[in-house]
Amino acid sequence: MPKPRFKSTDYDDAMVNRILDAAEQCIHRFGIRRTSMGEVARVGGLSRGSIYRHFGDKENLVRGVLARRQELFLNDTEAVLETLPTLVDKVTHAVVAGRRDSEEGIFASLAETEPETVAGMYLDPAFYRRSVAFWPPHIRQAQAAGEISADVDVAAATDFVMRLAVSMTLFPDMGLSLKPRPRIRAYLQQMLLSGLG
Amino acid sequence: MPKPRFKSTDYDDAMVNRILDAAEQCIHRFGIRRTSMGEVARVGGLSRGSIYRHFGDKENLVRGVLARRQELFLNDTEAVLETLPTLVDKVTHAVVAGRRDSEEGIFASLAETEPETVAGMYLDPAFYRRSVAFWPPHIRQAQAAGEISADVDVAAATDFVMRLAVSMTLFPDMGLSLKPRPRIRAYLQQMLLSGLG
DNA sequence: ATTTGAACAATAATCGTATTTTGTATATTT
DNA sequence: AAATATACAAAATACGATTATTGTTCAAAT
Repeated sequence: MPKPRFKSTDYDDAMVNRILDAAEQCIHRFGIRRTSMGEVARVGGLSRGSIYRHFGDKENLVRGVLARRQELFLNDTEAVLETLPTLVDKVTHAVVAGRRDSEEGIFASLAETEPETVAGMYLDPAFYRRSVAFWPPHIRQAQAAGEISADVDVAAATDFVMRLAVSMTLFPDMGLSLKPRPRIRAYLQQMLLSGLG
Repeated sequence: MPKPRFKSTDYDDAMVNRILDAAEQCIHRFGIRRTSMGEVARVGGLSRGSIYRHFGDKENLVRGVLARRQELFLNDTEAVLETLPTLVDKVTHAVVAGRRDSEEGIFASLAETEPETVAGMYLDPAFYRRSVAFWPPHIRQAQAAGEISADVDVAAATDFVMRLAVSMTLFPDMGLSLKPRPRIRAYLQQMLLSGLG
């Protein structure tokens, strides 16, 4: 059981969690626009004042909800990655898990009520920063294991892995249809390790 | 002087062009939402009826304007690609040209007035279909020249090139900052030809 | 100490209603 | 034959009055 490695808000604070839970519940059901601070307070059984005390404003609260989801995703993913032997397997899992998350989680329900918001998030570089920080250890491990060349710069390799993962998550079909897991894996095996050479 | 290879509307028809010119001018200045068919007619010095005759409805007219821009981009790009020796040079150019186009053309001005619309386009797989059809000949040429392996499936290679190009256009920085042309080229040289192996 | 509840001005969402725009039809002009 | 001009119902949009929400403040409660 690996401990969380990616945190920004104080998830040990009970009040913070009650607020985030209530907010997420509201956003999940009504979307961001139609979620009011008063409603969050009512659902969470707490006062509006507390929310403002902990999160400052609505924008920040929403950020908090999404950040927590993302961190949860990253921690879950990280836990699985540690059980996988190769970089190819790891990226494959990241793509499959990323798609699942975007198809059924809070992002999916948000995409129905406020697609512009979700589209904006997916195109915002900031959305991927956390995930970028995630890969370097795995790159180094793959280099140590001889799976990939030790000559390639870790930052460059990270960038490349991120581009493939993000691209395959956002666009399951870019000419080739990369839906079933085995196909994703085979594709990554080729492109990640040898490119077109 | 290579002739256009990607056309859908009849660009030889003078009326069609007048309509598209007027519509593009309006969209460029006011955005899609605030462009009315009446305004397009006035700017183009023609009747509303003609527009409906040729394009059916507003949605289709907008599609026509964007499609023409995209085809122009593809034809211009194709013309340059034919002068470039290697696949790496070609993809490098596609990325640089793609960024320029998205930063200063109609897309840039649209992004200011209606960012949601532009975001939606960038995330719509249909937006990339035309460009996908664009690469296979270049892939085969690179294979014939021995630049890339003849063993890799053309469709798979196309998909890979598209993913890299789209990703690098949408996200100039994914951990690594890939802004100056030489950096883009060096990165592509590595990833496109050898991956991380 | 933190949470609550209530008051408050400033901002934003909502809701009818007036106005514009769309999309279609048709008679007239070029 | 295609473009225009006009007319029209249906749909979308803009406007202004009303209501709800936001973000701050502060005294009272836990």
